[in-house]
Amino acid sequence: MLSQKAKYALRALIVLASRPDRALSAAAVAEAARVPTKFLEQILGELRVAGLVASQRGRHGGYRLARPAESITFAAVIRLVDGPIAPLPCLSQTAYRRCADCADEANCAIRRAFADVVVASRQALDATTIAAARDFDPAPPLATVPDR
Amino acid sequence: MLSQKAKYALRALIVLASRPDRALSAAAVAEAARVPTKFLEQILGELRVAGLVASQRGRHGGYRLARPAESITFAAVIRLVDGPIAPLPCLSQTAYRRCADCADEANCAIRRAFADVVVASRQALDATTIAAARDFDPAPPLATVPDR
DNA sequence: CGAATATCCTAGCTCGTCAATCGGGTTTTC
DNA sequence: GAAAACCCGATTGACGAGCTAGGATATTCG
Repeated sequence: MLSQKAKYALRALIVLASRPDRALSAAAVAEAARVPTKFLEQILGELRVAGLVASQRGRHGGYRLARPAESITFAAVIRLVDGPIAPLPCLSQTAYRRCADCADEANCAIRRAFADVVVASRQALDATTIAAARDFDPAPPLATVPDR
Repeated sequence: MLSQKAKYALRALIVLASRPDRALSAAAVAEAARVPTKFLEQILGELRVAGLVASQRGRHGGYRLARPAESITFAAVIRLVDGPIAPLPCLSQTAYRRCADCADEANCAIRRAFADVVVASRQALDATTIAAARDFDPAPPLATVPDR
């Protein structure tokens, strides 16, 4: 299951990608992306540390994408927020761990079945960018936020 | 993430599939599949209710597959134990639910990206059966259980 | 300057789920 | 009638998910 938090992160990034020209406050993003404001603040903090968004403090501050929307993949966002994409630790590219109770990894039928799953998942999530998502689902134009 | 319980269920079924001729006690399966015995009892109970295994009570009782191992897919087992395979409720075949906070399902970019993921996952897990898994990973021959 | 508006940071809270374990009850066989 | 097995409900402890609270800090504007 994709976590709620990951959905929020993706939606927030899509909102930011729809207004690359200016910084949006957490409150504005929260409204447009339908995310609890305080929770979103936390999430944007993580995205900032990871280098996906840049922030400007103080009055008229806010967040904007730190990189082109074309370069931010769903896979990257989900890994950041939810951790590895693989359904088994022994199939993770970015955080491989042996399954604790696995007798023989090479001959594990479960691992084998999920190897196909994870390849397809990664393929789909690497191929989808925030830019593509923004273009597919044009978010409402932030009518409530004055242009100052 | 595939739950521990689902792994246990799959391993247990593979063990049972390797001895279709006789009933195996929960304790014997537990040892061969490396699953805590009492926990396995619970799992086997669920598999029985679902019609995947049959049980025989009393002395010399035990469990055996209720259907040919070729007809039991990973997808069926995982759905039974972990619930829907889809990473979003709005993409589940067997338990569709609208995402609570989804504004417009048809135009949801997240849903769109995961549609590909779920199709591939289902395809892989429907294609893998307990029989195939048993043949791929020949479990140890239950040396510790006397043949009576 | 100082008030307003923002981000930043840490802590904590409430649920629900996961992964078991416990303690018995019931059935069947020898 | 005792042993070996399944059957069943309750409980437990750890953990993470999904928030909320409360302030500290930075920036801008009048």
